[in-house]
Amino acid sequence: MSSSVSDFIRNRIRDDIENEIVDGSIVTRFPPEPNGYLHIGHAKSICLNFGVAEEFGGQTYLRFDDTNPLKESAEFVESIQRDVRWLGFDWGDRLTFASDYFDQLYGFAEQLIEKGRAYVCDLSADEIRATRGTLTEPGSNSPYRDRTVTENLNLFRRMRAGEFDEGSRVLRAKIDMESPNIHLRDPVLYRIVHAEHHRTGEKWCIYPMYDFTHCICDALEGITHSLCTLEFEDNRPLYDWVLDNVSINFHPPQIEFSRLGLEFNVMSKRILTSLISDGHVEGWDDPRLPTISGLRRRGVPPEAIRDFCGRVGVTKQANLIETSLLDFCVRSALEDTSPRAMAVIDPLPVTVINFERDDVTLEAPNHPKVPELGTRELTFGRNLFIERSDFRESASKKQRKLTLNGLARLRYGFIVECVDVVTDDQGSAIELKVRYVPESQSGQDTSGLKPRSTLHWISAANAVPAKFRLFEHLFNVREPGGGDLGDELNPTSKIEKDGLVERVVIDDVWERCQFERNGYFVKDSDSTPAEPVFNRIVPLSSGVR
RNA sequence: UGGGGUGUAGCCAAGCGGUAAGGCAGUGGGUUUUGAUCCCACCAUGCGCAGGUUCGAUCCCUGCCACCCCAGCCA
Repeated sequence: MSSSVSDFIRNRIRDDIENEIVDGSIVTRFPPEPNGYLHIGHAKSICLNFGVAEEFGGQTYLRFDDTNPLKESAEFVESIQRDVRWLGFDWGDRLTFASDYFDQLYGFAEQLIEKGRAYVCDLSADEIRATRGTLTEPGSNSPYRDRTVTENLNLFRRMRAGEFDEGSRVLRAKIDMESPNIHLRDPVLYRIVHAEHHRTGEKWCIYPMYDFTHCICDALEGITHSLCTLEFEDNRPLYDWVLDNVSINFHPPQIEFSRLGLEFNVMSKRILTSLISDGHVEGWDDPRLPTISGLRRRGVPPEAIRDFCGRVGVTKQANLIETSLLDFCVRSALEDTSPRAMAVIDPLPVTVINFERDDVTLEAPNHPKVPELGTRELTFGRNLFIERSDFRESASKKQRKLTLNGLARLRYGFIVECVDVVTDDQGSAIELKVRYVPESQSGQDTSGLKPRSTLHWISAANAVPAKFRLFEHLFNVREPGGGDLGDELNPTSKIEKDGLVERVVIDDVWERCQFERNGYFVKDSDSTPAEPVFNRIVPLSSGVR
């Protein structure tokens, strides 16, 4: 039952089980607000909550924290469920909504009023702010703080009945306006919002605040470990206060961990939303975004994200993870599972002058180490293409290029010698004339030649035109969001190139594959059989070509 | 400045009184018809700084310093 992973939260849970603080069956929850799409930061929390429950034989709720009808929608509820499922987690029948508990929550609020622990306050939002004090100065009591229980109950019921305008009154906890913890300075518990809620419709016009709702929902669901991010540390005394002052005989501990930082990326919902609305990216699923839907469209497999979340660990330290770690996880998830093929991006025509036919078939393995992935046929012929960047009229020995009068192996094909280069007016190569070495066929090479470079290539007869989208970091600063977004964006974050790909890649159902020497690719959702479009998921390591 | 947190290598992260795990990145080498993969080796006399306690401190004590979070009727 114990896991190989260890962090302060898992250690705490292990202790709680051993000391019978929980009875051996733990319960966690992933509680997103349905006001946007999930990103890789949420994945960290999902992997933690679901992972910990799996490891210790417990269960996890997917609970939507839908207490603010102004920002939330069914669209987000849908997308979040799809993303959690895609990541590989199952909440079974434990799908809940904070709005499921609105009646009970209301009851607990009346309880607080009856105990003299909450009051209806007529101050405006501005007045509340003004009397809250500052970081260094205490706040002052609301003139409505000492209303009688009867008056409070009456006013609160009328708030619920819709008798008052938005902003005219709120329900506040009566705690301590001089507390050094600002969250304890008579926090608002309920506010009036005359808006339709995506699940409860027009039933309510008062909505509970996060601090009142979250702890009660946790308690009602029997959450044994309420895990959240660091910025809620100051809210914990309020979490505890509410549960201590309401009649619930279950009190989950809130445990905080640091949120994920990923260099060259933003997780802020506000910034993500503006990137989309300002047209800097094409939507929530833009492959450059760290959203789950963006990563999915990019071609990143869910196992890679889970692996990544496991490797970054869980602590209370602020962190900014290097993208090389994510890239590593993506490659290692893809390495053994992805069939290989050849794609020539930015093709340079090559004519094999000592070869007349156009239809010779060669066989190539789909993976150098995994024979179960099968083989495929390559066509060799007089008319071929290699990648423009693989040719240089002259190059040093270190550069693995085909040079004029030089040799190169065409992978799984023949060795060729470049005998002539046709150039345009500017002097750049537009065609290569090569001579192939007949006895150098891959697998039965008796030529004795050892060219230092092996090139990927494609024959005209086997080539299908395709578009290739190559991505770089969306931002050119490690920690964006500090200044003007426009200045921080990388202008070349998305580059689309034309090229050629083996027909088998179009015909077959290979979901993702490695284009040898180019990286791992996936068909984009824009792709059609007539106009194939590939996203580069990640380049191969070392990269410099 | 009040309160709450955090400081171990370039980035993460174990260790919590007995002499610094691991991963990523990097470097060197081996294998290789992908400059890929794989394999091997190297990579902190040092744990924010300064004192103190102790036979012994990254771990305990004191004092500093740095960084993050909090003043929504958002979550």
